[in-house]
Amino acid sequence: MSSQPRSPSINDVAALANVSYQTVSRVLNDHPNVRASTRLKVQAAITQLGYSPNSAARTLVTGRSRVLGVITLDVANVDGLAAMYGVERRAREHGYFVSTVALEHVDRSSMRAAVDQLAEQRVAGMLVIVPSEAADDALTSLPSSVPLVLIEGRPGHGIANAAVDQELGARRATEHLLELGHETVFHVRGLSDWMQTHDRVTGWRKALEAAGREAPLPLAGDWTAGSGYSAGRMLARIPELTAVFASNDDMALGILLALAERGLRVPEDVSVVGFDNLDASAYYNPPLTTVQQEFTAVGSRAVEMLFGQIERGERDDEQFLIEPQLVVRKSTGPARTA
Amino acid sequence: MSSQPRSPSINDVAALANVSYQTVSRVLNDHPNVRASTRLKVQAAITQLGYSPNSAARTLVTGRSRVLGVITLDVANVDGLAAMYGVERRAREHGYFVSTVALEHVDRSSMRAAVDQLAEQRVAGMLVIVPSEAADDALTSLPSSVPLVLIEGRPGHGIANAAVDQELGARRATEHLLELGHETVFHVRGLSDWMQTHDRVTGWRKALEAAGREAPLPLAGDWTAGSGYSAGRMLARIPELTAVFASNDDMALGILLALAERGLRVPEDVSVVGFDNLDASAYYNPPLTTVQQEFTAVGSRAVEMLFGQIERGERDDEQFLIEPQLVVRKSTGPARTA
DNA sequence: GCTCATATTGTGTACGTTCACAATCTCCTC
DNA sequence: GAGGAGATTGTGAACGTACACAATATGAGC
Repeated sequence: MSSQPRSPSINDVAALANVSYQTVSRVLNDHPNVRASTRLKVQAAITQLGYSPNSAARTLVTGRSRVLGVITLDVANVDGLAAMYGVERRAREHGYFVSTVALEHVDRSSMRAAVDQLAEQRVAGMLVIVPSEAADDALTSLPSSVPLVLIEGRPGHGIANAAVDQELGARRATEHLLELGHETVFHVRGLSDWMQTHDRVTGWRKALEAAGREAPLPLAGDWTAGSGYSAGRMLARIPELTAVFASNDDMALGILLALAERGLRVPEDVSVVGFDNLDASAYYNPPLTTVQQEFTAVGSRAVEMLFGQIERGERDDEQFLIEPQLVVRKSTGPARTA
Repeated sequence: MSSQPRSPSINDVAALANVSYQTVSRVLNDHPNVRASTRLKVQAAITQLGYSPNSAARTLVTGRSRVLGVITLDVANVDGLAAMYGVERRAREHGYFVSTVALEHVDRSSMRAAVDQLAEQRVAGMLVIVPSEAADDALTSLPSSVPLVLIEGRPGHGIANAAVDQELGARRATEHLLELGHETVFHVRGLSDWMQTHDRVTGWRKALEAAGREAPLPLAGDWTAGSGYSAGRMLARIPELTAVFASNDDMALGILLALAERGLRVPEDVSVVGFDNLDASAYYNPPLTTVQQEFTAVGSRAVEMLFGQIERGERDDEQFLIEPQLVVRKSTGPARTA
């Protein structure tokens, strides 16, 4: 029965401390011109009452909320998750909260709905971790002028973007295999409308072309280990197969299994490279050579870029690209001599 | 220079539609007694102005925000992530948002800080996905009376809890191995202060005891594949080893690698069972027998429980336990005959 | 001690919404 | 067509805070 006895407001604190509510407000917002003794009195009252500021009231009057909106995909993709933690931590360091909307499908209307919902919350800025081209398209058609930064989005839309240089990563992976003496490198790509898929294919193709080799047709995967396994079974039938670059570690795992089942040894017969450097991939059999991405760093950086926009009060199109590193493990070795 | 021309309010809509602001409010909140024609007029005005309600103002006056707070760990643990998506989706179906706080360390003070921050936001309820005993302790000592549901927490604290029956899962995993004729089952456990670690050890031990076997000393892991690998190297030296139950799939992966390196075949020489049923574990070499947990379902259910509390206006201690399923794959087989 | 600049504190108002209640309209019944 | 019940609409508050400005206190300089 006992209904909540309304939590204390700035006025209650003021009354207890014998000052005006405005003075309390000043203490809360760290205004300089408050006598030290007054400040102490107020702080004591705050503690005694267990007062905590009402962010709704604050948002209402200032017009800005200390909340950042994040739009993401609800498929459990590592990239997004890791970036999200980076975002959350950095935002909290700035005293901001993170409100998440997880999309099931990426299309213009669901994207629009997500943006509207966040706008309704009067978020101070938005981060979009939806690495599909459709997402970027949908965003450019949005009139909203809230500060906005993409994470792993497509550059060149006039929208700020923080990302890992996927193309560079793929090129390094491919070059590593070529340097080991492999004649060519097969590729298993990810879902077709993802940025990463496109960029990694490009990097792989460019590395091959630079070495004067013709790129074979890439095999279509969908990021899952299962699709890697299917691709692996296909690849295992190709006699001249000596090297594969998979667009992520999960698919590489499936490939490893498929090759093992066909009696092909890694790396003696076939070399395999992945992408992501999952924690687990160091313990695949054999441990996987892969490309490391610092997603958490990308997330943190994106938040900083967003705060830049928030402070200046307008969007910009800053671009941030971080270099991925190749991590060499036991799944790659010299090409077998035919 | 052109500063944002303040977004339209309920008053602007009222003026345009030639009604009072209160009528607009009624349309927004689906009150029954509004003439259809009036409703249409108002909705037209809303569309024309691109009006969206100000949730801060709404929260201020009603005292409740349409936001759910989630406290989680920022280590990328699958359990938490999957549960989170379940939470987010279900919350959004109810028209609620999810605000996340990711903890770096779990102790009383960081827990308290997280709760305070969410309280400051006036969240309608909180979900805690921090499966460590320390978290539960910290929560019981909190005076706050906000609706609260734990996900994978420890029951019996008088706090509502939604979880997978870890003990049952571990028992099923162990029984499966015993039924295959293994004399005993070794265990690699997770981090020591996690609920799951404790419950899975208990389930494993009980299954062994029920079969009249003595439980060997469990090996200490930390959930990572790396720790599983270390444990696996240790286990590989034990001559009577024929079966291992790892407390999660990642550690099982490490064990598989360690065993393979020592020339032990799975399942011919040693059977291995994991826990979690990661997407990838079906493609380990060999595909892993493991325990499947429906985290997304747990998350959804937790949200429902939370809304129950929110509607009733007080906490309760409802407990929800979901049964995990054993998924048998190729990493387990009959005990080798000595 | 007086003057004035500056430091400190206080007062009025607005933010956009919902709630409680008051006012008006509509239409049925007799 | 009067009465009244119910439907529909409107009015006056209040939520808790920050901003603009007004008022007062303090202390330095003479």
